[in-house]
Amino acid sequence: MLDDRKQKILAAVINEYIVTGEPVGSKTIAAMPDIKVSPATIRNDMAMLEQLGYLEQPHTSAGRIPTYSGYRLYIEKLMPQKAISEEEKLLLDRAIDEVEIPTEDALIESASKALAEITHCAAVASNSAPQFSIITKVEVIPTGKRMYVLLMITSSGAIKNKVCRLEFDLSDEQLEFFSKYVSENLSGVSVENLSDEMLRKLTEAMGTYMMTLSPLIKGVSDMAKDFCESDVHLSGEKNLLTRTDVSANEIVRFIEQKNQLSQMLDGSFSGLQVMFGEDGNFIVNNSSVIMSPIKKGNKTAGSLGIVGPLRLDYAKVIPYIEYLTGRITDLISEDYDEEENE
Amino acid sequence: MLDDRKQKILAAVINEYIVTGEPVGSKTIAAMPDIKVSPATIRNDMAMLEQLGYLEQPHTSAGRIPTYSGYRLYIEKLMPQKAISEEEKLLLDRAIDEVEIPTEDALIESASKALAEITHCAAVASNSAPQFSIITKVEVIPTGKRMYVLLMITSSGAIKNKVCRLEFDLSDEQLEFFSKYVSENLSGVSVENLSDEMLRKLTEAMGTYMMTLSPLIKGVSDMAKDFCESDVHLSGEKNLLTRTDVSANEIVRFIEQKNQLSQMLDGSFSGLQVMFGEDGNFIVNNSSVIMSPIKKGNKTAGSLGIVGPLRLDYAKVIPYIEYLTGRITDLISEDYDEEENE
DNA sequence: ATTAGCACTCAAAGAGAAAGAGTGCTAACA
DNA sequence: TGTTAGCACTCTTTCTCTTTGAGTGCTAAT
Repeated sequence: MLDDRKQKILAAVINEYIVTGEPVGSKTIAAMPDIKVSPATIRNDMAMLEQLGYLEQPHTSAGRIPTYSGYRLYIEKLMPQKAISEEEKLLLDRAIDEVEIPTEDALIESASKALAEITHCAAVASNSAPQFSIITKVEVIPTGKRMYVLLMITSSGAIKNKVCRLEFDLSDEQLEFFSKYVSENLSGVSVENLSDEMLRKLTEAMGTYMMTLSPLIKGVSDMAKDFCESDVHLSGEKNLLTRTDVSANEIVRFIEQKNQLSQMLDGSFSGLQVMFGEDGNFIVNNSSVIMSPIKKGNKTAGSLGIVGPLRLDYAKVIPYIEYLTGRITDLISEDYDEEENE
Repeated sequence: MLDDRKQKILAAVINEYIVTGEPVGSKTIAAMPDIKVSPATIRNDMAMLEQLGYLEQPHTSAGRIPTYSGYRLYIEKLMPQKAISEEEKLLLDRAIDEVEIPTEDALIESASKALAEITHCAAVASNSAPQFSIITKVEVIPTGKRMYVLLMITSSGAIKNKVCRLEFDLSDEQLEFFSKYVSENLSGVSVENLSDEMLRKLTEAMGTYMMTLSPLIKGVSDMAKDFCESDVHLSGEKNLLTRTDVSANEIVRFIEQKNQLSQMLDGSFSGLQVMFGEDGNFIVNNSSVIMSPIKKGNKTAGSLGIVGPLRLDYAKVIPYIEYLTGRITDLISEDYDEEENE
């Protein structure tokens, strides 16, 4: 459909536009060393590319800029292969390797910081896998008059705590009863499966202690719910603010709605995905979101990516993301296999 | 020094400027109902006020805007008394009363959110009082192969946890030894006083377990240090971004350096304080920071305030801050007295 | 001491005019 | 038939020049 030369011209226009941010004219393209035709020819081709919807003109006497379809084609087929340089690789590797205790969360977080830094964009990290979070421990620790701290730890190494205030102080036996009962009944349960049903049973089982202990049970339930909320985490937002082509208000709106991203990601997506901020979705106008999944076994355990301007150096940035998600996937899959084999 | 009429005129100029953001001319002032003199007279007075450094002109043919000294005088003497309306009071009270477990941190946080909302500014909350944080509990909880969670709870109800990975699994007796030893020796110690000295003694006391347990001791030390870092917490930053008179870049710079605020606050300040973003300090240009201390007994336990534009409705906002810090001070002082009397 | 009157200043807004980049079309060329 | 040179045309950007209007400071009268 698009002959070789037209593809080359389209790629050249987008490459140039990504660098300069200015509409690209036929002369500029003709001046490139590997383009052997005259500006007039390029003008003809550009007119064609515009008709096909890959380019557009801001106004009659300006050069061309890419449309969304233009970017899409560019990303899928046309963009140059850019390898990650040694220094960059070092930087990314360090982010992964310096994590002291390589839990899933810690890895994703560290990687996302590095990603924000190296790309000068905002990085998105999301944990969308409560199905892997199995309760391994629930503890109650008295800390003062009628005050108790609940502690919940999951198989993926995540920890939450919650302060509860009860109506009465608990006796040692009440405390022990609760501890034992909760440990026995909740260990091994996925935080996702901690249904209201189970909690009701639990409450009933408390028997005469029920009234006294119910705030604790509510606390447990709250923590489990908290774990289930796949949290989207942004870092390097400031990088977005320094761009003149995206408005600060839009960014704030986006940050506030960032959790919507997890919905867009929850639908099982199996590879790297690029979304644009078109009217109609909630992504910042004039910007793009690139996300790539992190796998654990054969399920999606989270995702990592960036939010950047539309005119982003995709050819450079996409390899970073693929590299990082790849390494994290490998690391946590090892752990996973290990666990499976125990 | 400033006669009555000049004070009235200065106040009128600042009031007007706060509302409109435009330089204020003599005509505008003369049109006000309680000003009985002609524009020419006002012009004379304004020239005088300019000479005294309270007002300035952006350019010859413009009206006057307040200088920093102008604002200062306004805040200290001239601004009108604005009472908090019933609705506003309700809103602020709710923020305080809805806190389920009224720890210091929780109260300050909730109050700061309400403050950001009601003032449409960013709210600053800071906890600058490690001297009140006494370790009440340290727990070690095994969570997996060589993995342990440390838990530290302080008297002010704050909790931190830290994951540690050891070289070897601990035997039950090792675990118990550590737990007991740490509990006995650290309970009652202020996080501030947990010196390297004490930690060294602690390490030595571990005897043959030393090597194995030292990561745990390091963990304890880290958590205590963490508690000591008085953390400055911002909320409602987005409110700053919507103002056209402060630059996004400046705001980002400020947010990154927000911890410097705690230094400015640590110097015992005893009442509400207003700081301006002049060149030379790190506060955002064209903006002001208002902070008021929260007391516990007779020491400063934290502070609460806002970051807003220079042309801020001080008369409205300052009472909010005083009201909130007052209420929180009362609440935590009650607890404090209670504790003392036990 | 206050005020009316007036000349003066200066930013902001508007109106052309000129420059320049880029296009589309036509006609010539290989 | 695909490519190219040439040219008229379009439209933004930039600059200069002018006008407008708000506001001042000073002087002289009240």
